[in-house]
Amino acid sequence: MEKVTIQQVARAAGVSASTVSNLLNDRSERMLPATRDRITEAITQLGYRPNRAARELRTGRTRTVGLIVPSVGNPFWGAFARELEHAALAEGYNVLLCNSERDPVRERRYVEELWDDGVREIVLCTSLPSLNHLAHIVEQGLRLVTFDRPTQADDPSTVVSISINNVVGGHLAASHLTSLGHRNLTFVSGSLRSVNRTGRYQGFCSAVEAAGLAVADMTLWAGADEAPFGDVEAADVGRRAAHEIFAAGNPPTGVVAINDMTALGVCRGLRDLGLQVGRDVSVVGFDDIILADLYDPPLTTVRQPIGQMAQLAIAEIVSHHGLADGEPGRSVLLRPELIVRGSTAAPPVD
Amino acid sequence: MEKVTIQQVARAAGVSASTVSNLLNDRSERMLPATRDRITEAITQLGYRPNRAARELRTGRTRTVGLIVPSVGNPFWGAFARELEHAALAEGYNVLLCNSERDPVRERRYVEELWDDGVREIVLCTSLPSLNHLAHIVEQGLRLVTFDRPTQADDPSTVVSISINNVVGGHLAASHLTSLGHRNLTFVSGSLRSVNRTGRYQGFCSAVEAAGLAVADMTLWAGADEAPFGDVEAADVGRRAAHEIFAAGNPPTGVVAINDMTALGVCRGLRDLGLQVGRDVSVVGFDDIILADLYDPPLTTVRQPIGQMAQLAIAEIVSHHGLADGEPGRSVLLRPELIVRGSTAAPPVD
DNA sequence: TATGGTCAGTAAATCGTTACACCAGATTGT
DNA sequence: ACAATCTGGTGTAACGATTTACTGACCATA
Repeated sequence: MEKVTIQQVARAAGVSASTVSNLLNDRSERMLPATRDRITEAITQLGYRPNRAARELRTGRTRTVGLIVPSVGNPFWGAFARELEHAALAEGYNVLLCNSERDPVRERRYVEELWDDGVREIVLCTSLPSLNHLAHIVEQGLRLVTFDRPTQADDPSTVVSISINNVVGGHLAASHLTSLGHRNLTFVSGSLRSVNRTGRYQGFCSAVEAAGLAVADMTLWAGADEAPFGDVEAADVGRRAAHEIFAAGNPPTGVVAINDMTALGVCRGLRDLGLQVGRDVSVVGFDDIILADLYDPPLTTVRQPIGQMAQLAIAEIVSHHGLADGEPGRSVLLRPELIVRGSTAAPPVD
Repeated sequence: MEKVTIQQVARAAGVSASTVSNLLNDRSERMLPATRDRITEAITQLGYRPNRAARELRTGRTRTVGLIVPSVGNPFWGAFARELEHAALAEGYNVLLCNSERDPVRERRYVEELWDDGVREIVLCTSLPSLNHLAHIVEQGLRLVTFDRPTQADDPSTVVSISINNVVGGHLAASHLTSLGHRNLTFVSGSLRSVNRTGRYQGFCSAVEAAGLAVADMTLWAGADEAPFGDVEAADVGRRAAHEIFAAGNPPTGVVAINDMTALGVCRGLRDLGLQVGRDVSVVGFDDIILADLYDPPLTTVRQPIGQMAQLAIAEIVSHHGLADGEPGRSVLLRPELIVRGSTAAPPVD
């Protein structure tokens, strides 16, 4: 019972290894039904399972898609990883998960390592403005699907992107606040050197202007632009932001955060200061992680349909599996949805 | 630049493939420094990277450890996955992540698939009382490290377990409440058919008795024991529990939840009912996920040192890599720590 | 009766690495 | 001076699958 090879199956079924291989690769029309039965019988009898390493060495192909996220410690990425695995499994693919910790060097290392391991399709969750550090591999035929990062002008042409429309999302968040009567808003994020952040901020600004307010009067709290912060620390960013913003003069009545973790951090920071979210200050998040609904007060947020996005990503991969590269990549932009909950309300009258 | 093999490197360096292979496998003492330099030069020059499939086919070994968690959608498992990857990477291992969704069939399928892929070491996060469904593979030499599930009497003898002492944890949680003056407690979990749950409940009971109270007077809310619930739904379990418990007569003043997600659900449920956590009712969680500290009020909880546990798990794997099986497995039980925050207080006087 | 075409299946050549056995020349021990 | 040992390598056979090119046997057609 140690290890059973295709040869042993062949011997047991009284055929050659080639015939067993043919059966295994959907070429079963090329043999008598009786033979086919004998082989399948032998396979189950011996408990044979093809050796992936050998198969991959020979064919050069894998049924594995790589997934690179900033950090599964962040519930948003954890939830997305789960959805992607679900979608991939349905198509017979496996998912290999990697945490880049938002470090371009690690990101590149992972991509190269995956490539060397025979992985030819990767779902990359990055927010880097440029994909230059990966271009040399994409050119060799890697199918890259970026998630939460719309395609940029100078990306390799075969790159596919699945993302929500961040500008619309940012607009939804901010216009929700202005329509409630808020006139003094702040946008909180970490560094702005990422494409989805700039998109969301842009939407924020357009909503501010649409409400007849001056963007210049709003605050942009974009961190100290210091060390590239990890994802779990997103909450700390929000908390620190709240402390600084509300200690200063002329504090806002509404806050739009770059994502839910940061938003929760902001809420926590406000609570530290004795302010009540959903009454003294309104807070809008982004993503709609499970905890948004669980929080007290439940968080108003802009939802990303991760289940649907995961399916789209896998569909894109499946449809191109084994094809030569060269086809220009699509860019799918989904419309985000505003979920209104208890963390937002009309501003207090004073 | 398509694909560069060890042969090409050998030719470029003017040596045989064997010599290059020797260098690659830490047998570099067996050659002149000059030769070594020529080879390394050729490697970087050509951008050579060993083909994993070939290497694995030849050696039968992988530098990959499988990680099977209930669901990375749950922040606790996401955080643990991140820690494990960190620890594994430091030892030159990769982590292949799988979500079992608490389904024994999926669990088994994953283990078999990993085994077939050459993975010889797996960190399994399960709460099933029995490992029978995996015994046939463990016997073949799979190194299994269970996490958050202390070894059971009838487990295969080579299984190693890394876990906290759940009995102590349950005791810490309950005795914290009794020492605050609570006399009417409820233990909330999903189904109790899992080893860590029974352990925690046992600790809960011992603390109740130590406080001079009768276990019979306490409530055990263990779900409808219905469909095996997923992990994300842990929060829903808590919420539903709160609704039922506090709608009934003689509601408790203190709740111990099986984990933080459930605890957060309980808090949410209490809020639905207009009750204030940390004043009207005290709630203790388990795990200390990031969100515990972020919540309003911050959650009192029993911390699992996942970073340390991840390191121990990897250390266990590294020390046995490539060894023949047979050595009986250890069982490491760490002491959990109570983290007191705002969700617990003395019971209200009425 | 040649000729050609299916049918059902096989032999052998890979894929890129590693490991075992071996070897020539230099050095050492006695 | 002779064998023994060491140094710095090399040759070759696997590892387990896939795939291309082939081979008999059988049948139909002209």
